[in-house]
Amino acid sequence: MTDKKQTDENKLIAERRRKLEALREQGNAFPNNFRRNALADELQKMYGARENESFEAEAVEVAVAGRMLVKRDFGKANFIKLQDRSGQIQIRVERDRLPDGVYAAFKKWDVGDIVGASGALFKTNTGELTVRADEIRLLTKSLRPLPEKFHGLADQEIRYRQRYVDLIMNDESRDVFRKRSAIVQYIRAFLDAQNFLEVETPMMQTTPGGAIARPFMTHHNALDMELYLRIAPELNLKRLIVGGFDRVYEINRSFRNEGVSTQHNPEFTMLELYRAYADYEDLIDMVEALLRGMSDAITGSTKLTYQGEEFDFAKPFARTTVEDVILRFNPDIEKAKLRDRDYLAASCEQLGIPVNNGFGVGKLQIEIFEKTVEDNLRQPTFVTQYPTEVSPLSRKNDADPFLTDRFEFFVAGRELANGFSELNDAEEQAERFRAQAEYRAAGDDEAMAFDHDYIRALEYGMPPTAGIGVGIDRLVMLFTDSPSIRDVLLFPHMRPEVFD
RNA sequence: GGGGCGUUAGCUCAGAGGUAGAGCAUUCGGCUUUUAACCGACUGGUCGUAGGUUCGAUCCCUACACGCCCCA
Repeated sequence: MTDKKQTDENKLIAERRRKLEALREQGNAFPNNFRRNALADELQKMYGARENESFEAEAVEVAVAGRMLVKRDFGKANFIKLQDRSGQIQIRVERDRLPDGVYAAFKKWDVGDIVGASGALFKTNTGELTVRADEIRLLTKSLRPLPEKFHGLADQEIRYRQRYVDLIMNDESRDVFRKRSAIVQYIRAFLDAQNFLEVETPMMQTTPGGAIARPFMTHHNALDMELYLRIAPELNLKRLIVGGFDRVYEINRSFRNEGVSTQHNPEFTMLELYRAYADYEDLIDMVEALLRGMSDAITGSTKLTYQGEEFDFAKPFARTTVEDVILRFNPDIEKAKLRDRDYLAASCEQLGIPVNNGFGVGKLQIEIFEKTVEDNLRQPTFVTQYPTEVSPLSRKNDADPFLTDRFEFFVAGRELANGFSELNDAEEQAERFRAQAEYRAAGDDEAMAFDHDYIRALEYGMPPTAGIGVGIDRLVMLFTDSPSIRDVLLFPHMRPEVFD
C-alpha cells in the first residue's frame, strides 16, 4: 500500500467521505441483505402500458436496486432514478410514507450512490411508471462524483481508462459490449450446431507460429526459459485435426508486438476454425452464411450502416482474385506482365512502395494489392488465389502452383477473415518453413520459425482440411458502427497513467 | 518513427500577454407529480509537467508526458 496522497482528492470527495464516516458510526455502512425481485426493464415491459386504475385495483409490490443517477428534490418528496443492468426505473420518495429518520438520512444521499427501494408501482401525472417507496436503503456509498448528467462523459481518455465510469454514463457503450457478447454467442451457436468442438490451446509457446508477425516475449522463472505469447493458435489447432478432432474452433486472444492504431490492439480476439474434408470454397460459403445470419440476428436487418456507409449482407458477396482485382484498380498495369518481377518492382517504385531485394513476384503483387486495392473493397468481397510466396501454410492450387487455395474477406476496406485449404503435405511444409528461415536469415524478423513438431504432426497425416481466422474485434466494430478498435475492447491498451 | 490537433473547477466547455469565467454537480435555504425540475445564496483552480522570453506568462517559445486523428 502506498501512503501517497491521491492527486485527485477534492472537496466533493471529502464531503462524501464525511458522509460515509457518519454511516460507519451508525452501523454497517456496507450492508448486503437487501434483495431485489425485479429489474427496471422487466417492469417497463410488464407494466409500462397499464393505467393507474389497474394499480389501484391490484397493487404491484416490487423491490428494485441500482445506482441513483437522478435526484430531484421537492422538499418533502423526491423523484429519483435507479439504473440497474437492464435500464432505469423512477422511484418516488415521500417523507410521510417512510419510518422516522429515513427521509432525513435519504436527503444526504448523493447521485451515484447504490440504493435499494421497495413499494408499489404507480403512474405519475406525466405517465411514467414509478415505484412509491415504502422502504429505501443506501446499499453502497459512492465517494466519487459522476460526470455531469446532461453531457455525460465525453473525454475519450477517461472513457477508455475508467471504463466503469463510461459504462455507468453511456448507454451506447453498454450496448457495444452487449452486442459483442451476442456476436460471440451467435458464432458459438452456429458452430456448435455443425458439431464443431470448442477447444483452448496454449497462449504461451516456445515457437510462435501460424502467422507472420512479431511476438511478445516473456520468461518462465522456474524453468528458466524464454516463452512467446502466441501470434495465432493455428498450428496447435491443426495438430488437433491430426489427432482426429476433425472440426475444431477456438475463440480467444492472440498477441502481436506491433503498432497500436484504430485497427490494432496488441492483444486481440480471433475465431479460428478448422474443418477436415473441406476446402477453402466450403469455408467461403460458410463465412457468407455466418455473416448473413449474424447481421440479421444482431441488427435485425441484412443491411448495416458503418460510419455512414451502407453494406448489404443479403446480396451474394462479391468474389474475385488477387490478380483480377489488382488489374481492376490499376488500369496501367499490363495483365501479361503481372508475374514479371522487374515490371512489378518498377510498378512498386512508381507507387512509392519500398522494394526489398528478397521480394519475389508474389510479395510484390501483395504489396501492390495492399497499397491500391484494400481500401476500395467496400461491399463484402472475397479475394482468392493468394501467391504461394506469402502463404506459407496454404495448399497450392492444383492448376497453378504460383497460387494457393486461399482467400481473404473484406468489408469497408478492412480484412475481416483469412482462410485457406491447408497444406497437409509434411515434406512440402518443411520446404516452406526452410524458405521462411531464409527470409529470416536475410533480416525479415517477421518470417515464420521452423516448427519441427508441427512437421512431425503432419507426418502422421492430416486429412484434407480447410481453416479460417476471423478478427472478432473488427467484426464487432462493423456491427456496432465503432470507428476505433478501442471502442469494442472493454480495457483497450493504454500507456500507463501516472499517479504521483 | 513522422505530421496535425488537444490538455483550463468533479464533469461539459468559454477565455485573454496585466493575477480566471459559465452551466451542471457540491454546500446552505425554499418547494409533495418532476423529466437537463425550479427559485435564492455560497463555495470550488499549481490553467498537463519542466525550462525559456518578458517588468509581468495560464496565454508567446522549447522540450517532455498523456490523449485523439492521419501517414509509415
